[in-house]
Order: sequence, then C-alpha cells, then structure tokens
Amino acid sequence: MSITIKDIAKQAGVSVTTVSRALNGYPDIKPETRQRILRIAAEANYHPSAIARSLVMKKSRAIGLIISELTDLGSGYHMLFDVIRGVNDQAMALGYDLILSATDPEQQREIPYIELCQRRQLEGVVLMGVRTDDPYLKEVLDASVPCALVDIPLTADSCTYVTLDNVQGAKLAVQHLVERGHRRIGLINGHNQAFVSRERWKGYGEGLKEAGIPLREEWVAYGDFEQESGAECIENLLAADPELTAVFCASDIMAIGAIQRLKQLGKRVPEDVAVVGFDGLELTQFLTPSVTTIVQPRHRFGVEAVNLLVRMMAGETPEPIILNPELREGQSTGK
Amino acid sequence: MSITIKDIAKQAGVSVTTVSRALNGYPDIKPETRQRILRIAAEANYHPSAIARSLVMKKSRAIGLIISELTDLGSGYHMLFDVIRGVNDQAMALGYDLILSATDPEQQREIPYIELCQRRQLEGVVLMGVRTDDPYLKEVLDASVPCALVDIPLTADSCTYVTLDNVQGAKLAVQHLVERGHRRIGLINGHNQAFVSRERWKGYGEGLKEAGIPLREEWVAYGDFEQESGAECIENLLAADPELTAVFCASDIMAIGAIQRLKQLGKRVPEDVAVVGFDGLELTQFLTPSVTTIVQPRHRFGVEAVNLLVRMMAGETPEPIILNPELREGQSTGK
DNA sequence: TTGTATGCGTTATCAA
DNA sequence: TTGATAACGCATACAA
Repeated sequence: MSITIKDIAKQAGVSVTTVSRALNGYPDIKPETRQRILRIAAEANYHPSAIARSLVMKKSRAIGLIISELTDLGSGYHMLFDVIRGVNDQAMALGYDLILSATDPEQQREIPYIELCQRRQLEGVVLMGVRTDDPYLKEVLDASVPCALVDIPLTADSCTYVTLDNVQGAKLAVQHLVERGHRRIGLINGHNQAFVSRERWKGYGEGLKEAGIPLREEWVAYGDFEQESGAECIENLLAADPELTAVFCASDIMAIGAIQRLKQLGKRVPEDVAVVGFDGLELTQFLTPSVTTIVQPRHRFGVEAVNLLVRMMAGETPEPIILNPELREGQSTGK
Repeated sequence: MSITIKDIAKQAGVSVTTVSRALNGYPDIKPETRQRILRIAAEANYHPSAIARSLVMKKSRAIGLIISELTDLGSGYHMLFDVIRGVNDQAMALGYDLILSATDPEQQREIPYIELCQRRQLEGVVLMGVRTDDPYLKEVLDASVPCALVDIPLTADSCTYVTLDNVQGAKLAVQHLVERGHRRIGLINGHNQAFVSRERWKGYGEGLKEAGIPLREEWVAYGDFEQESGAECIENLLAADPELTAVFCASDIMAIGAIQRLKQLGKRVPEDVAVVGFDGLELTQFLTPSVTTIVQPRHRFGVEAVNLLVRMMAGETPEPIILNPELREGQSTGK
C-alpha cells in the first residue's frame, strides 16, 4: 500500500540500511548518494512509518492527553478547550503526536490508564479534569510513565503538576477592590473540598489583612462554582451584612449568578455592589456589565504541562509550575 | 521493559502462537490452556502492543482529528469543544484511538495532511474548522484515506460530511417570531462567502414566504458573525425600518451584540424588538435576557462524523448527514 | 490442539 | 562508505 524504505532502496539501487541512514542524517554517507536518496524519497512522497519506528526504537513519540470530565472544579468545562490547545501546540512544536482520550465518569467509560499507556507506548501523559479523590489518580501515581497534572497539586516519582497561584489571584481581586475604596468585601467561595477554594480563601484573607481590614465570618459564603449558588450566596451575604459594597467570587459563573441576583434585588453593579470573578472566561466580556475577573493563562497550562513532561521523560524531576494570575478589569468594579 | 507475549508464553509453557490465539479468542485452543493463558496474562497485567499489532495487521485502529482553527464560520470556536467530545466518545466506543492535531493557519503550522496519515497509518480522519477555500482541502480530497468533514459541504471518493440543516434552522427562527405576532422581521446574516450564510438566508426567505410576508431588502444586513457587527447591523436595520419588531441573527454572538446595542438605543428586548440567535451556545442562557436560539447538536456532529468514517473504512460511500436544528426559547423573544 | 517459520517497516550491530 | 542480518512484538500460513 504505502511506500516503504524498501521501495526507495530499490529505486536508488542501494540497501535499506543506506536509505535509513541517509534519511536520518548520519554522516557516513557519500553526499551524492544521500542527495539521490533524498530526491527519490521526496519524489515518491515517502514518509517513514512511525509505527515501525516506534517498534524498533521503543519510543513512540506520542504523548497522551487524558481528560476525565471534571466536576468539582466548576466552570472547568470552560477551561478545558484552551488547555487542550496549549498541549497540542507544544506537543506539536516538540515533535510529539497527541493521543486524546476523554473519559467520562458518568458514562462509566474510564479507560484503564495503564492499558492506554502500554497499548500505545505513550512516553508521557498529561492528565486533567480529575477529582483529587479519584481512584484513577492512584493508578497514575503508581505507574512509571511520566505524568503532568493540570490543576491537581500532587507529586510523585514521575509526576508533577502545573497550576495557578490561586492565593495570589484572590489577593489581586481583593487589592483591586480595596483600591476602589471598598472596605466591606464579601467572598463567595467554592466548596471547601476543592483545593482551589482553600487557596482562594487564603488569598482573600491575606488581601484583607494587608489592607488592615479584619476578616468577618459573615462575609464568607460557600457555593459550588455554579451560577445558581452565586445568586443564593450574594443574597445571604447581603442579609448578613446589608452594607457590603463588594464581593469576590471564586468563579466567573458564580459572579454572573451574583450579578443577576443583585439586579433583581434592585442593586446596581458596580455602583451599589462591585463584583470580581475568577477564571477569565471569555463570556465575561459579553455581559453587561462586563465582569472584572482573575484570568487564568489556560493556554500556558497546556504548554507548561508538556514542558514538564519532556523534562521528566529526560529523567529530570522538575518542580511544579505555579503560574501567575492576572486581573482583567471590566465594568463590574467601576472603571 | 513492558511485558510481551513472549513472557506470557514462557510462563505458560506454550508458544507465542498459542498465546496469541488464546488471547484473540480463536476456537482451536484447548479451554484449559486458554484459561491458564488468560489468567497469567491478567496477573501480569499484560496488554498487547497496539504498535506491533498495527505493523503486522496494517491497521492502526487509530483515527485522526484534525482541526484547522476556523475563522469564517464565526463563533466556531465555541462549537469545537463539544464536537471534539463527540468524536472522542464515538471513537472510543468503537475501539479506535484518537490522534489529535490542531493546526493553526496563523502560526503557519499546518501539518501536511498526508504525512500525518502515513506516519501514524491513520485509518480515517475527521476534519473540521477548515475554510472552504483552504488549499489544505484539496490535499484531503485527493488522498485515499477516508475523511469525514464537519460543517464543510464537500464530497469526494472517500470523503463526505456532516452538517446542520441551516435552511430549516433559519426557518424555525422566523416561524417562531411569526407565531409571536411579528411581521417585520430583520435578518442579520454572516458574510455571504460562508456557505451557512447562504443557507440561512434561504431559510429566512422561506420562513417569511410561508407567513405571507414579502421579503424586503432593507431588512437584511451582513455582519461577520462577531459581536460588534451584530451591534452595527441592528442599528442599520433600525435606521432603514424603524418599525422592525424582530430580528434573526445568524450567530449567537451577533445576537448578543445586537441586544446590547438595542439596550443602548433605549429599546427593550423583547418588548420593542425580539431577537433570535443561532448556534445554541451555553452562554446565551447566562445573559439577561437569555437568548432564544437555534441549537446545533454539536456533540452529535462528532458522533456522526465518526460513524461516517467507519462506514467509509468499510468500503461504503455514505451520503452526507444533515442534522436537524432545534429552537431553544429564551427571554429575548417574549415568554 | 499446538508449534515453527515468516514477515510487517524500521533501526542498529557488525563486517566488508 | 556501504550492506547483510538481526531485532522490535505480534499475527498468520502451514506443519505437525
């Protein structure tokens, strides 16, 4: 079917060994021979079989991208796409092919991790969207295939991760509000089981402290990252402290819910209550008011995950990568 | 490194042939032998190498998912993710692994299509996000690898596509507005080079005709699927016919732009002007008012693309698949 | 019912 | 500078 190295050898009147070496740039080939072989290969539109090559070299030049549909990170859905692109871009840039495998816990279709790795001889795996308590993770940590986790703060022998400095992100949000003159700032957090929630809570506290504002417990509400919970939480917060003038939400989706409810309650945003979200979703810019948000560099998550991977494949044991958040101003905090 | 069929054979005290056949369910194996082999393989956590198997069987059990970042479909960005999931889900269900390869025209990193197919011995390819006039496409149509196109209405020997019935979709939108009592209905279309634009224009015309409403040229404006153009178009349309009471937009993003501009102009939605969008983006539900939209079954696009592919791989030459749109009511058309 | 031998397309070892 | 030859892990035609 497809043309092989053997065909090229025949055409060029040399052995397959010579062709292989000519194509792979070995020095011990007479220049004219090489030229001839190169020309013939190009004319024949020959491309070496990655499969045969993988078999003999025991290196597949392929990495896996495994996505286990996330649930508890909330709004994670929106994160995925750009991360995928980042992984793809960097993998391609480094000459790796990408094997995508999105599992779905709900549909009971998790692929045995190890099996995929073995079957396709993956050299490494980027894993994302997994809950910290997913049994899946154990399989991964125990395996010997290098693994880069996205937004899952775990390390092991051949496993590390890339995530955001969530503490810093939350702090940025609070600082921004403080600069705008706010002193009574609420927090609508995600549920406390999520790692990021604890981090963002910490950042919120630090932000207040730096501004000399004592943290008040009734300023903090816990949602589930989704829209409806944002609405409920803001209502509760206002009931607890009607003089609240600003709120930081641990997800853009909750911020949207909060803003909608504020409007229903007759409050203006940002005049009566300013709102900051988290994630940097595109859709925040489509809204009126547009939402000030802490932007996660999603594409870079993917890029750095691959970078970590190749370093691990090279035998290194790199430190986790903690990316820096940025604040993007919208209308929801004045401006 | 990884355990092979040879190891199993040794452990079981049989030949590799026997192991191979036992594992692959051939009938000519003594039941007890098979049991023993199966047990040993399971205990050893053995998984056959897809690579070696591909080489000998000349079938890779892998299909490619090639995405060339689209531009002219507009809001296509939002379409991609669910389609990817659909492709992934169905490929996995049918036992195929997925090789993802997103190219990016802007970054000049298109991978030669043929090369990827040859390198990885892909059995078929799903292609999406390509402009109809992309030279890339020619390469594809000429190639012998089966190819399923998403939203690109082209067929060739081993190439067909899946798309939406855009005429019907536009018609649904108009019918919905007519039912709500509207008689002066504008159209904010995408640019005319896009295939879908022509289809939606046609559906718009048919919808009006069925309602006995003569089409008026000043009711039609052409945007570029993006937000800003939606805003400009609605302003132009209202200038041309101030009595317009409804508008159908060929993308949700343009609908959002139109609604924002309408508000700025002091018009209420839907009381003064009702708006229908197109695509069924999730974010339309986060807005106030939420946007009535024509929903594209994005996940099914992916599923059906894979289905087409396997049929082509089996030697069939299936007809294109035209999926049906659905109207999802939001607040932007009353209710 | 099982084993031997061969080949898939490529690279690597060793001789020539 | 080049060419046999073996090997990678597996499936299969043919023999036993």
